[in-house]
Amino acid sequence: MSEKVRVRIAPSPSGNLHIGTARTALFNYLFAKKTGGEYVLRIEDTDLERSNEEYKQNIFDSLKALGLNWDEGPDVGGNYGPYKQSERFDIYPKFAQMLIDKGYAYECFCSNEDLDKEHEIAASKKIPYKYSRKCLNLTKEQKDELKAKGIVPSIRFKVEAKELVFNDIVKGELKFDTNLIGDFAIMKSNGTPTYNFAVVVDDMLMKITHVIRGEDHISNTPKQILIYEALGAEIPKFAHLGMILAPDRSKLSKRHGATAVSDFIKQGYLTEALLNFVALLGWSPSDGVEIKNVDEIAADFRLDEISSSNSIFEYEKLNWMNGQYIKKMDISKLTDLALPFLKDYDLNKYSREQLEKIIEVTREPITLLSDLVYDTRYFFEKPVYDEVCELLKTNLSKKVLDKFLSDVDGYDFKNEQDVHDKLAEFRAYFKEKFGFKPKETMWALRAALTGRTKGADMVSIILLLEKDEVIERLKSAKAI
RNA sequence: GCCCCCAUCGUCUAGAGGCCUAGGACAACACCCUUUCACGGUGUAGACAGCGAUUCGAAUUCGCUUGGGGGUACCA
Repeated sequence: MSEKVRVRIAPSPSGNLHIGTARTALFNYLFAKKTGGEYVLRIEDTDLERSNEEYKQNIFDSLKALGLNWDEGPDVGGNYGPYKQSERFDIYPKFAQMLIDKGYAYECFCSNEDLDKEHEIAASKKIPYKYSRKCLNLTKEQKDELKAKGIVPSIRFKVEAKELVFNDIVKGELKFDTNLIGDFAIMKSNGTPTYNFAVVVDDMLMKITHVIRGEDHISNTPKQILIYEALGAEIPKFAHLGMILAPDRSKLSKRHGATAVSDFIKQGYLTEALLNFVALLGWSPSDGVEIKNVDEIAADFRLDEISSSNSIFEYEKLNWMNGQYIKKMDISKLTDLALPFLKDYDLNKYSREQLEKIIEVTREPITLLSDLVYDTRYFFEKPVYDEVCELLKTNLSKKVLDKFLSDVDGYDFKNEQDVHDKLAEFRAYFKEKFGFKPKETMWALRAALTGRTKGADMVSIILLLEKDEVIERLKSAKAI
């Protein structure tokens, strides 16, 4: 048990990186970090039909964006490659043949139609389906005859009846009656391995010590253990994680909105927040502090403390957390992330420094980077007065705008403190003379300058807009 | 149908027989702060699925029921 921990994340490139897969990757990563182990990425593309290059790239990009970088994998290499199953197709038949030679597996010549029929019969009799073993005792002559006819066999694992028990790190002791499992295929007739076989061969060859994955794989585990035993390989430790469910408690799928990490990023979620949030689904910090970066989580992480139940993916807390990260993030880094969302605006109107300032003063109330599109609009475009029309028509507003217009020459637009103080005097003046509440005075000004009743603080807006623009907007507002 | 997993506030969770009149976070509500919205602060409301058993004592152990999830492929 002193051997080095080796874990893997093994996605199938038949879709973009799912948020659930990202969580599984995270837990593998955290466990590797915590134990000083190695974390490998293996692409499971044995199903050529469903796999494609675009999805593979999305998986790479998403994992990298999350910062879950792998020690070994298809692109970085390693001592146990190749790390794409489609490049390992010459490996599996050898082990399958070995299993046949040792009597653990046999060739099966049944056609899909034969198999479908067996399923139908079982269904009509209402008994659980199990392969009939029709091909188990074929003689050499019979097999040769079938092969001469051009029928290429698949290879099935011969399942012996016994009670199989293993200890799952998160679920505890799990028991199975292998008598309920039929002889399952390990090699398809097209020469490629089935999932259960490829996983075991690869995990064995790649010296994986801990298999951390979703609990949808629990029922595969006894089959895989049987293969390990037949291969004479050491059986890794297993840890099965609860699933992430949608709010309606069904499997999280496209109809619930975003499911891929790349979708969340497009919506304006920060990868740090995503990772932090997803870590809290099943794991909880020992000190109760929930906002933590990956390194802090890794230091505190324990696989055997993971909750064994499913959890529901609700947006409220993710949104809150995303907002927290946005508020705390380094402003330059945040600006880099925010600018792509604002690409439809004329960003050249402002210097980089001013752009950072715009982000800085509008970041406070937002939960998503995409919220910035609306919240910063008045910095880039003339205000639209539809919403504040009534407000601007009031007597109060007229007075406020008139006075500000006549005062504005006295404002020092290069001096934040000066604008701040003058604005305070401005409010005081209206309060004393007309009894306007400070916030009413500011509403009028805000409405005129931005077309809104809420937004960034007025000092920053005035400074950023600069004198000419302020005067122009005041005049158009007065004309309403 | 059969096999397996799971079950604490609406949600994420703390809790490993007495520390629990069940703690925290998000969301909700109220108040405070304030140049708006917010942020922040302070409070309020809110849960051990049900039934049995073990025990002096159970959210914590066991059984059953119910509910939810997963699997049942030459898909991964």
